[in-house]
Amino acid sequence: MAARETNPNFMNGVPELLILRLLQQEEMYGYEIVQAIRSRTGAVITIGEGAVYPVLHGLEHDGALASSRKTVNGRSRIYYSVTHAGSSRLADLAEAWTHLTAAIQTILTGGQHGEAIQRTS
Amino acid sequence: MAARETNPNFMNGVPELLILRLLQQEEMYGYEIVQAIRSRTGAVITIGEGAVYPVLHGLEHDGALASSRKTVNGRSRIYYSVTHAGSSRLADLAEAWTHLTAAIQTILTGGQHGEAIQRTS
DNA sequence: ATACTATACCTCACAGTTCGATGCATTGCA
DNA sequence: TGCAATGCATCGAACTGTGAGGTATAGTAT
Repeated sequence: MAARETNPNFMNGVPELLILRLLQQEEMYGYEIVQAIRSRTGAVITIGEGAVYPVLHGLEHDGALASSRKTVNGRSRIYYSVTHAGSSRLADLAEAWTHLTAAIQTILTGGQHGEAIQRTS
Repeated sequence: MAARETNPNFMNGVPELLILRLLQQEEMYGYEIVQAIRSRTGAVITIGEGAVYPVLHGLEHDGALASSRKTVNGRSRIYYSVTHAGSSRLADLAEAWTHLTAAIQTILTGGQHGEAIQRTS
């Protein structure tokens, strides 16, 4: 936890951020989340199951998510939903993400000259 | 290099991106870069020397940076500047970064409902 | 029936990164 | 002479995601 003292290691929590946000919009299960992230980002971002499940478990352990096992068509699925604590966590992560991207943007745009970055190819 | 096949591990190249951009604007030396990143981002981002020097060396090795040793006030400094190849690399990284943040933004804003994320605290 | 694919859960070893500490050398100041 | 700041550089510890692998059920094609 504690997200390191200095930087949140930059993207430390991106998977967590995306997962929380997705679940806040709609209750989902692990396998579904993996596909949702891939399809909604046009495959730009792909978070594998090996990364999703551990996050899900950790988040539930921290009380940010609540799970309920449901059987659909004989398939057992574990649906996760965001708790009150989870919403706070999402808000914190979203805010951190905003600060981070803003900071990077500041350097990318060169502060005030506003030079555009051109492709040389 | 090759930037992995799937995701560029998300931020894989943020330090590289920032350093290249900084050097493209102005010739700098390692120690100066560390402080520049910290100050220009309002301490939101801090990339330690342990991360900066390896990037500098790797980039130079790849021909993206050129170095020149200069002595100022008896202090020996190694100034780095971006080469043509380095500019291409910067453009690529900047583009990847743009795609990545756009993708994340898509999920954060919930696609089309445009729900805002509110702090619950 | 049997095979194969998709669904659905989960875990682990490996690779790649960054952090923080540390070491060395020189300059300026008290 | 002692101490702080500057400046370069490297190393080990810790963290994270990838990719592969494992289990099991349902549906579809052969």
